[in-house]
Amino acid sequence: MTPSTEAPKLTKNQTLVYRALKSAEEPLSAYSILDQLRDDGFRAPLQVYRALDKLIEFGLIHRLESINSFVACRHPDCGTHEMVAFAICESCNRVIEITDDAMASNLASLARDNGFSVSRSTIELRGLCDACRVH
Amino acid sequence: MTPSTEAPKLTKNQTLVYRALKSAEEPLSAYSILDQLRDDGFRAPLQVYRALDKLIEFGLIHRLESINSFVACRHPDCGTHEMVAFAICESCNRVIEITDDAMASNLASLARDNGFSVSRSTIELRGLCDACRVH
DNA sequence: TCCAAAACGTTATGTTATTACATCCGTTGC
DNA sequence: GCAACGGATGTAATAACATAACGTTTTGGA
Repeated sequence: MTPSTEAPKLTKNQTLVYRALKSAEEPLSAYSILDQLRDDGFRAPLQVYRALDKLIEFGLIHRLESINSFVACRHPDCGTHEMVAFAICESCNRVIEITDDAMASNLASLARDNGFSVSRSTIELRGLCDACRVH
Repeated sequence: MTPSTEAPKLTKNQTLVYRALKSAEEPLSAYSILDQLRDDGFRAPLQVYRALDKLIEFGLIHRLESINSFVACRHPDCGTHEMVAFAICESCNRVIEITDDAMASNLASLARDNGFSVSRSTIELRGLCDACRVH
């Protein structure tokens, strides 16, 4: 589950999916990736989902549960953090990745106080990025 | 969007859906609610989804994005808090609702520092509740 | 070279959610 | 009372998201 520290060698399908996500401004759904990759020989959802699973395992992309979409990780040392929060702009759809170890440990100990030990977290904030808020 | 402070009068369908969620030990998916309510005359997903939408609007239930399911709110003063975190036990599936105003303002200001203003949040923690961790 | 594991292709199916449209029912104003 | 309106409902169809099952191909050691 923990992302490997080694840069893994990607297969052809993984490379295509990863490239699509990296060059996108916004999170993409699995099916929109599929559509983009028709010309590259993709024909079935499973081809996308299998690649996505591996890329997540490698720590190269994230899944955004609240919008059923995926983003390439922009955070250089993402794998070294316990928790990542995502701020998703409701106007431009761009995503900001936020890590903060203090916040992570606060949240974990808050959970502990409530009789719970956290192994994995989904933190997705909706609102407006500054660029969109001005307009 | 903000839950009303008045106790709204529920319609028949809303009452049935709410009752199903309140008496459940675990979060329920829309389709499992539908199955439970066949005998009460429910025949289509929309009957459930419409009731769920209203109940969420009233602040009586929550949607858990990471598992596409719904829970009745157990938190007496839920509507008075900005942010609610959910701890979902991966063993027994029970959910603990956690509110902490300090945490909420920390997270909001952390987002602010990253050029984002939060209007709505999804915080879902996975792990084990104490009862399950012992066993 | 040979084997095993991983990746791949394809079909079918399962699960979650919404669109569109017709009807019903309670409230308000006359 | 009753017409008009808005909210709630019933139903069918379909869109959107995700996985199961199965067989074949590729890849990377022993």
